[in-house]
Amino acid sequence: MVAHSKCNRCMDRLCMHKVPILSSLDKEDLKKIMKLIRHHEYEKGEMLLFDKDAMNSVVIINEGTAKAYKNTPDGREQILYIFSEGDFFGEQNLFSNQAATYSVQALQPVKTCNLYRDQFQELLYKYPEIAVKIIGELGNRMTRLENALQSIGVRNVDNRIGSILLEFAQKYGTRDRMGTIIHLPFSREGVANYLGVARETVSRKFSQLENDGIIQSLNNKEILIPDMNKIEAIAGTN
Amino acid sequence: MVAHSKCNRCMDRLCMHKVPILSSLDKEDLKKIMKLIRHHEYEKGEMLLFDKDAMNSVVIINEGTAKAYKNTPDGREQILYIFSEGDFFGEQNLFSNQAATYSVQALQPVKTCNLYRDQFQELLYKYPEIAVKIIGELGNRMTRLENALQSIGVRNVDNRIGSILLEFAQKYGTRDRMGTIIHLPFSREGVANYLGVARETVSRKFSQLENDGIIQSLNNKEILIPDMNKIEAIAGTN
DNA sequence: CGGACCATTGATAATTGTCAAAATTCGTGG
DNA sequence: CCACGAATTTTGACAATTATCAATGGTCCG
Repeated sequence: MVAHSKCNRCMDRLCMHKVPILSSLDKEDLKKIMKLIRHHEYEKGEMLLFDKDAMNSVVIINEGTAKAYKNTPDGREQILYIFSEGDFFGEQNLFSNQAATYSVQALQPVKTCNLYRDQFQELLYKYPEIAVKIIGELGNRMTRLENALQSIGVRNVDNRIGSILLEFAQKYGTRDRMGTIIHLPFSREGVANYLGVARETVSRKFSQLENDGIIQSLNNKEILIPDMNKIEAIAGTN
Repeated sequence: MVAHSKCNRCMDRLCMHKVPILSSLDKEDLKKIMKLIRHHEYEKGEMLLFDKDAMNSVVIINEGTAKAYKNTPDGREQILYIFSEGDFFGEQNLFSNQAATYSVQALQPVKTCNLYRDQFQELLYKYPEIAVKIIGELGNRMTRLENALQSIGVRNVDNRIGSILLEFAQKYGTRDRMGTIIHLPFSREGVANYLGVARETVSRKFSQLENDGIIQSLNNKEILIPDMNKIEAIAGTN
């Protein structure tokens, strides 16, 4: 295998073509930028970022998933995002020297592409399209946060459980003739920390849903949903 | 008063100089853009935007405050943002045709400056600095949302009350030799909808804090805080 | 001064958190 | 491929917190 062909393979398999925000670059520039990118790999459970640490790069997830979370005053962790292929973080620190506002930990083996802040900034000034795409992506993420805030503000936990099942079905669900199978990105404790409730409460709610025949627990990380309409009914009008 | 001088006065008093995202424009361009801007006024209680409505402009708040909120399945409203002078909304819809994701209602008399989507887009391509500023501003707003999500995920309502008091002290507080006076942007019901708890719970918690000598209610919308450190202690480690 | 609106307080019910024990699942190594 | 131990999850009982409903008390404004 020649070095050059390996390099092309890189370009296809690494960040470039996976990351929407870079997809407007032409081949020439892609090559230039490729040289600036540093790669990192993390094992499951490893930390990609600690809350309050200084940051100097924008990190793009190339493979795997990671959770972003904050530690709450009462000692839990509140999960904010689940990053997967093509997502990025560190952009908040692009134009200020503020420290990280959350921690990021790998949920699976993760590969990242990192770009130093200064270099990324240059990119933005050179390609307004990239900035425009980032604005669009940040908009999506904000909408997600706004929904989460609405959802977590709902006092009825049943609604919240319904919402999270809908969300996960969209992101991690596969269709089957039995129904929809959700591959949960994390354990029950993760679900609890995403919802902002106690682990045991999640267990109880899931058990109840299983008794009612609305979901079926295949194993700790897979759930079968025969009829998605019933979940929507539980989630309420969203 | 001559028309021309009035116009200059406009430039000073209207959006241009109040809005950080436009402040990088030179005078020439400011003038051009001024012609594109349409102004609106709203009375207290009037709606600036309805959730799920189509949008075609970016709206910049020039005077007054407004709340952005979503209706929850259980019939409450969850407040997401309090917009004041210099804040903007509608940017999510800049590059997609998605409908509004929240409602916006005036808390006081409000004046806005509106820019049509297409025209705003052109601005972004012409001035990458504006896009960069918007990214920065969106980053700030996301950080605020992330904090809110963390805060509301905390099961201990006392912590949450503490957090909101800290936040409001920063945004709406004035120093006094008696301590800090917070001018609440809205009623108890508003506070409750911001926190995601029942109105009565807010009353009870405030009463309790007053009994403990930590706050002093001057009237329905003003609170005196003699010692901010005690509030920080209640909010917990943030 | 009066009326409408908003805030407070009380009593009770419902929900969820907490702690502890039992059951299940998962991964590893034989 | 099975078995074992560790980790995670489920379940139960109880305590704590908050929502709800209803009535009272205040405040603001014309």
